[in-house]
Amino acid sequence: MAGRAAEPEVIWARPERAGRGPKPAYSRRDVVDAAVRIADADGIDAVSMRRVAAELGCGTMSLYNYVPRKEDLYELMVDAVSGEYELPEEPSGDWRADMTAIAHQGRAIMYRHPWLARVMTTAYGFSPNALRFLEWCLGCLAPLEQPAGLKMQLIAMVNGTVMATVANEQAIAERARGLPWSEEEEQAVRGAYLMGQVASGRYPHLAALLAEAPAAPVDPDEIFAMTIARLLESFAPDGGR
Amino acid sequence: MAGRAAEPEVIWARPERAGRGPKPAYSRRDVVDAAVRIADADGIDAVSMRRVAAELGCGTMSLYNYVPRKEDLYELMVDAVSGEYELPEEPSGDWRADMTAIAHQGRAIMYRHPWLARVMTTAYGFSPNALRFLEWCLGCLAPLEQPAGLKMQLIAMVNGTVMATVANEQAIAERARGLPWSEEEEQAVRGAYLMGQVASGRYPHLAALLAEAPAAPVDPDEIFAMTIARLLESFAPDGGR
DNA sequence: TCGTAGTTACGTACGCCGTACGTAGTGGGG
DNA sequence: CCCCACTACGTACGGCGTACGTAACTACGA
Repeated sequence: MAGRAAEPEVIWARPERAGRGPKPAYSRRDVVDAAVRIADADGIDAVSMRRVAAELGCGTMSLYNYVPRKEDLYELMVDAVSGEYELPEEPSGDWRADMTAIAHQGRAIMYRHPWLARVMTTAYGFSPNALRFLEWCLGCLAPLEQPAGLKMQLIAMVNGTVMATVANEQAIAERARGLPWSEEEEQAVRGAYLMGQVASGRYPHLAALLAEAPAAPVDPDEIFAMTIARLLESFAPDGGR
Repeated sequence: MAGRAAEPEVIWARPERAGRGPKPAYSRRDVVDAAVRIADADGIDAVSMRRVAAELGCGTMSLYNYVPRKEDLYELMVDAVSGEYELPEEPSGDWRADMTAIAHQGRAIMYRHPWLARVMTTAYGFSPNALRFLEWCLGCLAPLEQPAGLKMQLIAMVNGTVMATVANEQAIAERARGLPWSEEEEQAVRGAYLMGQVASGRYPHLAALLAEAPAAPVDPDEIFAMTIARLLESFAPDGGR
């Protein structure tokens, strides 16, 4: 018998290896790291079992000794980079500052791994590092006197906002991968279409906005910081504890 | 010559057909509707060119007379269902009410088309219906005396929040498609892992939360409404015009 | 001590996918 | 009226995830 039975299981509960037989040449972590390297370099669509195997220097099917299905590989990748959060020993006591820092860290991680925002919307669950992250956030929010459900909403909203923001910024760049023309050409052609439509006069409000916008070039970092601040404020409008 | 040159172009600027030659058997809209039907029924991953052609009753390669690339089909699908927004003639004058209604409509559309939230993160741009939507939102926000950039942020945040919320709710169900076991089994096995981890004592805050949570079963609709309300409030904290 | 069962490694093969390319037929404009 | 742009679509290529079979290897029970 070669494989395992296809019974419901979570990758986190599956032991990496049993005691018998020859020592594996690699570890599950090796496989995941290779996949992350490929995704960082060439985009998530470049992560195929054959490519990961080649990066690792082994046969394609050998990977299935470490990872039961491709989808689990995605989940392992998300968990691996979620480990990049640097969480201090103890929360500072200022939950706004702590959550703001978390949001900025998350944003930085998603910039380091441009595939993350997209994959997280599909392959996200209670992985070990997700639990570690969640536990840390709840610790930060301990001083906030609100029901537990609201704290979970707050965490979800902060995460979701970080994801949505970064995904939006990266959409064009990621979409341009594998197109038969360059990202600049894509952006130019889309911009031209937009301008043509706006010039048609059918979108007066939008036209007014575009006429006003170039006067105020915006700093994405600043907008992000403002967005997060406003979000946190909305959860404790009384300037609350 | 069969195809067109691979020059940069946007699907929206591409004419559906030129005058010469035999009448096409279908329209671009027919193709897109078929794709949407398939995605609604069997998930976005079931939308393949062969499958769409079969649904339509034509040869696979005939589709390329209507749609230059698969990715454009995605964009057309998003635009098609974006047309389901029902936008009144004129905004009501109460921008909070209008934006709240928009958010709820968007949520409803994403429930009708469970693939939408995922595809939008990749294949979203200034499509005709996106422009119509944006123009409407800007009209709603006309009474709000804030700089144009902030209004765009508001719209983006509302949309992003709707997407993130729905995507999160649908993650498990969508992921379960094509798995060798059922959604219920998947959820059970993930729940069991979570409980096991929490029971380990390594996550005291999370354990406390889970101990408290079952006492207060939550209504997703209510949470959504609250979230949107809070979000809007954060953009005009002074109860502003 | 030794057989054997449970591993690891991995080649082969199947059925999908997107789509490039070539060919045949059709019908409107010069 | 005829030419050629256009539609329709069959075939084929290179890629994908992964089921399955085989061979080599090692830890454990007898």
